Amino acid sequence: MGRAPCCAKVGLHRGPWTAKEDALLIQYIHSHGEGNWKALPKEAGLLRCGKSCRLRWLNYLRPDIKRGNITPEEDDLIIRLHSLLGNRWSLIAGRLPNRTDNEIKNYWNCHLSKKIQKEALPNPKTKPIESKDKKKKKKNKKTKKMEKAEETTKIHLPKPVRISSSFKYGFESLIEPGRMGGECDASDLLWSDIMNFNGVVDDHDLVFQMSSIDSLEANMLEKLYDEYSRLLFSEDYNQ
DNA sequence: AAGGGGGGCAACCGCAAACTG
DNA sequence: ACAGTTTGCGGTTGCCCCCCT
Repeated sequence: MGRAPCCAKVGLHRGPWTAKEDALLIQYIHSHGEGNWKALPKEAGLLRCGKSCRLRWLNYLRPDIKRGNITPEEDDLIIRLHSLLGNRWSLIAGRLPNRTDNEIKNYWNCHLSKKIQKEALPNPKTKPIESKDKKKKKKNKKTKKMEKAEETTKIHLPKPVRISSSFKYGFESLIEPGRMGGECDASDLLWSDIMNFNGVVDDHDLVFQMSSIDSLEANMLEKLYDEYSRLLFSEDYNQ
């Protein structure tokens, strides 16, 4: 026996969303706001589970989402952030305004991981994910020798950790309250504070991993983020 | 023209953190 | 403090479409 499903699936719609379902979800969220995903489907008249509604809203229906056309600057930033953070898609997405973690994850798996492999950059933190379907398709082409070579080079990642919403929406949450407000702008704190933070953490904690990054790389990334922000919000870029 | 293979991406799954009573 | 519930996340699946042979 497996674990019980997150919601009663009997009678619930699955698969692609219809325009009507989208309209119902948008209408409900416009009048009631986000949240309470568990109760939302029932109240909105949707035959979907709450998780499905949340995902649809966050990854597709939200009005401020930027979709497709990932710029070379974003591309570069994703690669650099990934080399530093690994598969923390929500964290990476948090540094790319209006992009969703799902889009970045898909973009990485489809484009960037291959690009990186092609360029033979050292130390990619993960190998690209392949579906069973695709694995099946490709398996026939592989020789046993190749499979053995892959096995020996398998990379094991530390288990991803959950980042709380306060952390996700601003690293300033890690900083003592006195530093916020009048004398110090939150935007000044971002990368430098992340890199200097030394919280009480365990082996698998993201912050621990961040604090272990050497200062050279930290400075590089801080500069990178700074440059990217300037570029993104400059008039030229927005034209 | 047909069909097999691969790319792209929306959506689902299961785990675990965060929240609540 | 603890158990149950909700939410957020990364991994994975599978469908659709296009391209190549």
